[in-house]
Amino acid sequence: MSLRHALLALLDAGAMTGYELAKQFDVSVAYLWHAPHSQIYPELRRMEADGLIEAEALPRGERGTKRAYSLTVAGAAELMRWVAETETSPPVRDPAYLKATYYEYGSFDQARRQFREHRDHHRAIMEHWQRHIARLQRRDTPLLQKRLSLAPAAAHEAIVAYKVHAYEGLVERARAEVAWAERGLSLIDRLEHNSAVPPDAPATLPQVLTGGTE
Amino acid sequence: MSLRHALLALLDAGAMTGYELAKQFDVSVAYLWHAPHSQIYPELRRMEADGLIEAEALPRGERGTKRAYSLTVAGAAELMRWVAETETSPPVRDPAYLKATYYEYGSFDQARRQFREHRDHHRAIMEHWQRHIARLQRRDTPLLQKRLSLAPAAAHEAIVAYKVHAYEGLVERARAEVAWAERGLSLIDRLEHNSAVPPDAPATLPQVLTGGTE
DNA sequence: TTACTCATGTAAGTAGTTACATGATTCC
DNA sequence: GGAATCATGTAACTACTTACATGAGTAA
Repeated sequence: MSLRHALLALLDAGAMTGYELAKQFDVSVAYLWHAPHSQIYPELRRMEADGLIEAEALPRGERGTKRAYSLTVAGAAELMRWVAETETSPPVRDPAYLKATYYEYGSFDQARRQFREHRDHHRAIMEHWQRHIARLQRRDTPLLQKRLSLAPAAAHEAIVAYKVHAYEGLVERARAEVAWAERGLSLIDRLEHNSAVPPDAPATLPQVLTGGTE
Repeated sequence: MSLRHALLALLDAGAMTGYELAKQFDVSVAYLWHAPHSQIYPELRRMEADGLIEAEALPRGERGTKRAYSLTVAGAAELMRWVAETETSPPVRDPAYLKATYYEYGSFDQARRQFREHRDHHRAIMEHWQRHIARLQRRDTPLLQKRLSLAPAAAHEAIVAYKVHAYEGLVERARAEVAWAERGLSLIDRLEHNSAVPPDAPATLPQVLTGGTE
């Protein structure tokens, strides 16, 4: 249930509406924890019901109201409890690697296309994270500044360092994915070179299709 | 919906019962795609309803029956369609990295404990994968042997190479996780050295807890 | 006879996805 | 007047988790 804790952490930087929280998920937390607004609004209601946050109704325009949420003491305690608790790794479930295990049912060209997309995707998010790290080190994201302004000066180094360390880990991970995809592309070149199979034909077919029945 | 495709791929190696499929998830596919039997049985029923697999009722003991599933032509086609289709990366959702971003709400000791567990976990699964790679290279897992016996000799190299490549990628990934955790441990040593905060006290508290209101 | 493995499920709940829906405000 | 953005939801669905449940066969 990390969505809940991501929201608690965001709210410690200051009261926010559901909309603003959803925005933060798109900019700062994005690529680290994804959540659409359709998941955020009901979760905020549940958290309010559980006493972890409280809402203040603010006017918007002439008629409308918006609800700004802030942490309660119970919410702050829950945040600290979560941070202290050791995280058990979720079970592995990786669609790209699973599929890569069965590329023999596809052609060289198809496998190549997938490795290229994998490489490009991870390159792109790696650059995103690197830019984020640079901003964190310059301490110039709005959220980080708010957080630092509320924390004792003695804690500033740790606050920044933990975030930089996490994003650096993600960059390393993305780098590993890019390298994996590139090794995959070389592998295909090698296999293709040793093979009489044309580049657009599968290496093998599922058993039921080889009987020549129909 | 990769569970479905993992099952299709397993069934191409030969007809299996739900129980045997669940076992395969625990040995060969495990640590690559996790699925409990409570998810497998109903999925098999749905796949049968969709015409991707068909069941043969076999006697077991005096009274009971078991159902051995095998691929239909439609199932084989679906397997090939899935392999050809490019996989879009699932949105990032990593509880360990998310939490690592907020370690300032915990003590040095707590952060250290988490990095140690992270390192130990990934070391363990790395060794598991490495053993699996060795078995694949020796071509001595039952599933691989069955698969090779059904495929043309020209495809054998690719079948083994794709699997080895996928598991090698997972090993590299685990290695990156271990390195990340170890850098995390050094970071904590460094922060602790520069800090007056005792090792069992949080670096900072959520805002609502600092007012002195209790 | 006890324990283990084989074998197959259900049921209740949580988390996340995708799509639909509505209306206000602000800027051009 | 129209488009973008602010703002807040619901509804239906799929995927996955955790726990409960049952019974048969087999080897010590």
